[in-house]
Parts: sequence; structure tokens; C-alpha cells
Amino acid sequence: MLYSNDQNGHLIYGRKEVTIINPILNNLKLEKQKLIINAAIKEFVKRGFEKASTNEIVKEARISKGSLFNYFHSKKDLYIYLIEYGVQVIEDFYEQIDLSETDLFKRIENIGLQKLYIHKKFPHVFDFLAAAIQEESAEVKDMIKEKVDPVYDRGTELIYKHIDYSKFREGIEIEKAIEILNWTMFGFGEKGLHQINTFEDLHEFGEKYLEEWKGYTEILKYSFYK
Amino acid sequence: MLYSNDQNGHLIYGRKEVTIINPILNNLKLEKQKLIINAAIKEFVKRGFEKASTNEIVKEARISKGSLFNYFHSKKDLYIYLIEYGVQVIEDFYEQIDLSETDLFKRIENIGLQKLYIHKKFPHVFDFLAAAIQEESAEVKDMIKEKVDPVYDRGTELIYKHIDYSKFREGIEIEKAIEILNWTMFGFGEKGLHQINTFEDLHEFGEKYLEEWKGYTEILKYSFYK
DNA sequence: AACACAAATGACCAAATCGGTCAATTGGAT
DNA sequence: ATCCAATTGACCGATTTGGTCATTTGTGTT
Repeated sequence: MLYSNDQNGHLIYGRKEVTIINPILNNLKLEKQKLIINAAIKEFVKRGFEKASTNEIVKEARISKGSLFNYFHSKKDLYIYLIEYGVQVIEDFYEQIDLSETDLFKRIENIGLQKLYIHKKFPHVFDFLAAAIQEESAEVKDMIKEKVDPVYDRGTELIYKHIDYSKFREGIEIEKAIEILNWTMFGFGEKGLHQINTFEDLHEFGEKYLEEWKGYTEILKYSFYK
Repeated sequence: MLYSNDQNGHLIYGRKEVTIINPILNNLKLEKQKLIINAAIKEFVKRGFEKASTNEIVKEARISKGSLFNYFHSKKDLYIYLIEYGVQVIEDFYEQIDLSETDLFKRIENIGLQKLYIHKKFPHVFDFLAAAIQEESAEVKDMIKEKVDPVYDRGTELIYKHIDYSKFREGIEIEKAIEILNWTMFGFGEKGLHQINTFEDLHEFGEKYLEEWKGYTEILKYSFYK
């Protein structure tokens, strides 16, 4: 079971754990693995591949330098691992998209909510892969292009697959309407992330989040739909 | 004359040059000054104050290390100069806001267009000041708070000053509508910046930009206004 | 308590990079 | 030809880099 719906019809996040092969790291407690992965991703997002400091990573992850280089042979290996990990997270994220839901607003709502849950586990995956595409370091550039680019292409295709565009009113430029909806979702998402850590219960936050989001969709539906 | 309008009523960008006191730097040709300022801003945005490398800056600005430290006594002095410079750019940007224009869409349109022109001259000023507020380095933190925070406060106040909200339809949540408009402007602006460098003539691009923007405002006006 | 083995540590390495200096060179004006 | 300001990049000591490894710590077995 990849996902399920509760009595309100809201998508429940319950994916399988992402695992990239790394015999040594995989023996650690999941909590610790997450700590290391997130610390490393954070540093790579902040400084880029070359300038990212392994010293900063071990400080943030609260492990020793020796341990880091026990888990990963080199900084480059660590980076490659994180790229593969991030790609895996996004791939699983795609799998969650309910393609039988043809209403654009409901589709986007589900996607936004799932992004929220992913953020709770891996706060910077999306930023990381976005930043990776911009990487300049020759040492990793080709590898990134090979592994990350296809993921993005598949994503933009999937998100809009089987959407029912007949609901749109005459005369509206649908492409522009979709862009507005995307920018709104992105902006609202960013706003949500600033508040998310002030909430104890993620589910409680999710409810409030969805409730507030309805306000925005109402405004846009008024313009988009017949 | 800070600004003027052409026959189409579009705002023409013709501000006074921003000048922060620095006797040595000011003797340079404006082109070269801009090159140095933009190179430095870019590096500080990318790496933050402490990790930013003066070596990278001189490489990007195509000047020697000796020159940089002839223009500025230290990396910190350079940073302070850039903050003051950025603040000045934003302050002048505020002055351009036509407060007699009470229509929200026209107000936002002007602001978006001006941001575009500023970006042509100083591609990363807005990013720079936004990043500065997040700076952690104790060496510059207080100075930033003192100089940058007030600018932001004044900005959000000015942008919405004297707007005529009576044009909005009954039942719409105006705060949310404004957020949507802002996110749309921001998203559209980002998209524009990716195309701007492919255009020779900035004025020509500005025209196309405005024309396309109209499509988005039409969609939103349909929902926002009576 | 004694042992065995795995996991984690941080002092340490050579190499690179850091912010900053300055003697030497260049360029333009007279 | 002379002068002086502007520019350069080799160079400084200090710090930080990615990466190593002898040593310590933790855990389970006997």
C-alpha cells in the first residue's frame, strides 16, 4: 500500500522508506541516517559541491569526521549518494500522484500536501535537486545531468496527465491559468514551511493548511472554471 | 526628474545614479564599478559573508586582488559598502512608486516593470538584501539589521498605500487575493528574468513583457474585481 | 570479569585557500 | 622624458580543506 485516504478523503502519507544501497550507512538507526543525509544536503544546498565543507556536515550531523568517511569513501561519493537518494524520494513522490483524479485543483492540492510531508522528513530535497541542476563543478556536472534531468521531465509530464480541461471557462488562457495556480501553490507552500515547525502535530497542521488553501482555490476557481 | 511617462503611459526608467561615498571606487568608469559591485554581490549571495571568497570576486570582476583592496580596506568594508549601495537602490526604487495610482493592478504593474529594469543593472540586489537578512555572521549581523530591516518595513507599507479596495467584488478575501497577485508577479518576474538576456533591446523586451503580463492580470481581475 | 570485535572518535596530514600586503610595473597626462 | 596614480600578482602567515588512522568506546558473549 503506497497511500490511502482517511474519512475526509485527505491523502495519507505512508510511503515505503527510501533506501539507496550503502551497507555501512544502512546499519545505522533511521533517525541517524536522516540526520546525516539532511545535514549534508543542507550544506550542499548552501555552498554548492566544491565549497561545501565536510567539517560543517559532521558538525551539523553530530558525528565525527572519521565516521563520515567510514560511511562514504569521499565527498564526491557522498554527493552522488545524496543525488540518488533525492531522485528516489522524488520518484516515490510521483508514484503518489492519483492519476484518476482529473480535477486540476484536487490534483494540485494532493501534490502540495505531499510536498509538505516530504518536507517534514527531508527539508531540502527539492532545493537540493534544483540547486544540483545549476551545479558548475565539472566533477559532478555530467552525473547530475544524467540522473536528475530525466526526473524533472517526467515530473512536469505526470503532474498534468489526464487533467480535465473542459471545466475551464471559454476565453481563458489555460496555460497562463495553470502558471498562476502553480505560482500560488508554490508561494503558499513557502509560507506554510515557515509555520510548519511551530506545530507539534503534523496532521493538525495539514488540516489547517488544507483549510486555508481552500480559500485560495475558491478565488482562482471563480476565474478559471465555468 | 526621477521618472516620466511615454505616450503609452508606461513608466520610463531614468533614475539618478546611485552613489555611495568611496573616493577611489567612484573615480572608475561606471561600467567597471558595476562590474565589481555585481561580481561581489553575486559571490556574497552565493556563499554568505564569511565563506565568500575575495579571490572569486576579483576573478569574476576581472581586476587584481591589489585593486580590490585598494578600493576597499577589507572584505567587511566591501560588504558594508554593498549593503549601503543595495539599500540606496531600493530606496530610489520606492521613490518611483506612483502613489497617485490607486488601482492595485496598475500599481503592481509599475513595480514589476521597475524591478525588471533594476535587474538589468544589478541582477542580484534584491536577492542580496534578502540573503543579508538571513546572515549569521556575528561580524555583520547587527549592521545588517540596522540598515536593511527598516527598508523592508517601509517597502511593504508603501507598495499598498492608497490602493482603492472598493473595486473588489463582495465576498472575496482581499488579503488572499493580494497574495495571489504577488506570487503571480513574482513567478512571472522570475520567468521574465530567464528570457531578458536573450533580448538586445531592453525597451522592446519591456513592451513584450507588459503585453504578456496583461494576460495574467485579465485572469485575476475576472476573479478579483466587481 | 575477561575477551573479541565493530563502531566511533578526533588529532593529524599535506595541500589548498583564506584575507590582506607591497615592491614592482604600467598607463596616461604634461 | 618625467611624474604620479593606478594596477598588478607573487607572496605572507593563518586557516581550512578533504581525507587518514591509531586509539578509544560500546556491545555482546562467555
